[in-house]
Amino acid sequence: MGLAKTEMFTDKQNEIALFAKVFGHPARVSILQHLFKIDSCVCGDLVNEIGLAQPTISQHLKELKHLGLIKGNVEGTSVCYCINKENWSNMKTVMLEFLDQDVSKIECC
Amino acid sequence: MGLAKTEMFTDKQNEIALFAKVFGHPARVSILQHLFKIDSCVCGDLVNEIGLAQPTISQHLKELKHLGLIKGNVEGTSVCYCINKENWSNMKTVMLEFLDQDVSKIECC
DNA sequence: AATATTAATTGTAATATTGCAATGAACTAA
DNA sequence: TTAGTTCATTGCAATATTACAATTAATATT
Repeated sequence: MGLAKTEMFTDKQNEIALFAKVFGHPARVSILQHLFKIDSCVCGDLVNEIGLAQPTISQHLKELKHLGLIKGNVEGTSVCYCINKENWSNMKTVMLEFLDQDVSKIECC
Repeated sequence: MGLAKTEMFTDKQNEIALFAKVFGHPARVSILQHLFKIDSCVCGDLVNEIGLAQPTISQHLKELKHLGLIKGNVEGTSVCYCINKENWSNMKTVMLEFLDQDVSKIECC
């Protein structure tokens, strides 16, 4: 298949999985870390910084933008990307709720 | 391709991506949530709870176990699964460091 | 021993992901 | 207008993922 049966899961579970999936590639992790460090930067900078081909970076940026985690502003011939603060915070809330489940009570078999 | 060029990224970036990737499917999110709620349970319980076929659940469990996030104890003919507390905490530390990047300073373009 | 139960493994089909060359679109500069 | 710059899109090949039927392995029960 290669196709997740999303209809069997809650909206929240699917949302968590979608966010996690986009973080599931080191290039996208790297892009996001760079945007946090540099505040905002142009697509070409990321191509130089990361070393993947331009279409590849462009595709990863598209996925991040599609989930709303970054914004892209056209500035002449270049496009300036940056973190979407509000959506990042919302994503963080969702992911923390999942990651922060209480481990202390667990009594394993 | 379909193959991430992991050699271009730091160990930390690859580690974050690997953890995120395993959370990138709602079935695995669901399995983990259930284990947190129920404390520990047998593979067959997860098959009933989630509704995917047994080999499919078994495969997802294998991935979670491979990353060390769960443990499986054989008990007769059944296998009892539970969260690996220590490894879960370590994973949480890694993921929080990534998710908790400071949004307040960002001045977008 | 023979049968039943439970879960892992194997094999396979369908779909998704990754990466890049080639191209196209939009703007800039000469 | 022409040429250059920057990024998105398209098309394709290689690999990965998801799901399950069929089977196997291991233990339990009769």
